[in-house]
Amino acid sequence: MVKKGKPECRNGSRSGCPVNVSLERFGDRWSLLLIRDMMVRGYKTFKEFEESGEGIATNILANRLTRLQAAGIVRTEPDPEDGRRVHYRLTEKGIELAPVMLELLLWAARWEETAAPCEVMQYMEANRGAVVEEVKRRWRERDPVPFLPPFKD
Amino acid sequence: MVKKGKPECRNGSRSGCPVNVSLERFGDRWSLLLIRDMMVRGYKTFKEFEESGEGIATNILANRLTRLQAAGIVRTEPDPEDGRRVHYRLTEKGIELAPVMLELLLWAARWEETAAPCEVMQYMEANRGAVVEEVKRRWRERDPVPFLPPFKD
DNA sequence: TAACTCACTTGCATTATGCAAGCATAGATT
DNA sequence: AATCTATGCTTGCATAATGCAAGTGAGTTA
Repeated sequence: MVKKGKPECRNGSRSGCPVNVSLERFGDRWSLLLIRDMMVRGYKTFKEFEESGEGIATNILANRLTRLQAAGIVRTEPDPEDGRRVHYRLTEKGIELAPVMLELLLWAARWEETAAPCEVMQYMEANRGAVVEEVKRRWRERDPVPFLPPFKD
Repeated sequence: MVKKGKPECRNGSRSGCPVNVSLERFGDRWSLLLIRDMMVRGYKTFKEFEESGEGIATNILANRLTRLQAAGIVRTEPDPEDGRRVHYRLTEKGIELAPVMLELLLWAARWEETAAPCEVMQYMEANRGAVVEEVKRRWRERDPVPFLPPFKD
């Protein structure tokens, strides 16, 4: 018995710190980009994620979608109009990542060189609550209009 | 010429989307844990990060500290009392990640099983602005009292 | 029915990470 | 002064994750 036993609640995780738990769910280079695609761009299909701009490999994409489903952040529904297609959609747990996404967006827009237009960022910074609510509303009502288009760069 | 040329502003990055840029800075399993250690626990030294609880390997730790410095999120200062020690400290750019950290914390505390005490989380959820300001104040004034201790689990 | 689209899977090369050990310098102990 | 210890790393090597290209099978369209 050299190692200290880990408590049962950990379930294989490194620690019970909530920040750590968050990172174990989506602390990689791709998961949050997929969540962004679903949350603000209205992307739904494998194809759309694949062509999203950052160039994710298809094996990684499939892997991340599976993991996000397993974590209850994403779920699938069949496309009623095309049997080949699957729609990936955020769950409530997933859409509740909107504040995280917004803060990531605002931080980078302020401290890094990005393609985000200044005036849009200023509005978002000054109206955090309203922005989050609008994102959630579109998700709830399945509003097909994306909240933000991809910033062209 | 098969591939579309990438614009110069990208500088080797996958896209200019601010969410993507954020993830390129700290979108891995360790960077945000180090930022957490500095931000809310008051950790400063290599040793403290190493023993922080999640078990980071020393080569990865050294690598991440270097990357965070290169990104302007962390900087070093010598320990005046012990020449072997280096103090790692958040820059202003780094401390401005407090809202991101808070939202990560709140999300996991709400949607995952964590070691975070309910009443603390409820307070933080209801007082986001004040919490962020207090974290920043401690950083500004170099208040040595940690904002949060590691949650025991 | 032939071609095509979509959502994957597979194989293989490259890169990142994990683990143990080592090393240099500063400080403490004798 | 010599030795021992603490700290902040680096190195070597095994394993895991990722990137890339190609392939597969079911569903759709011509």
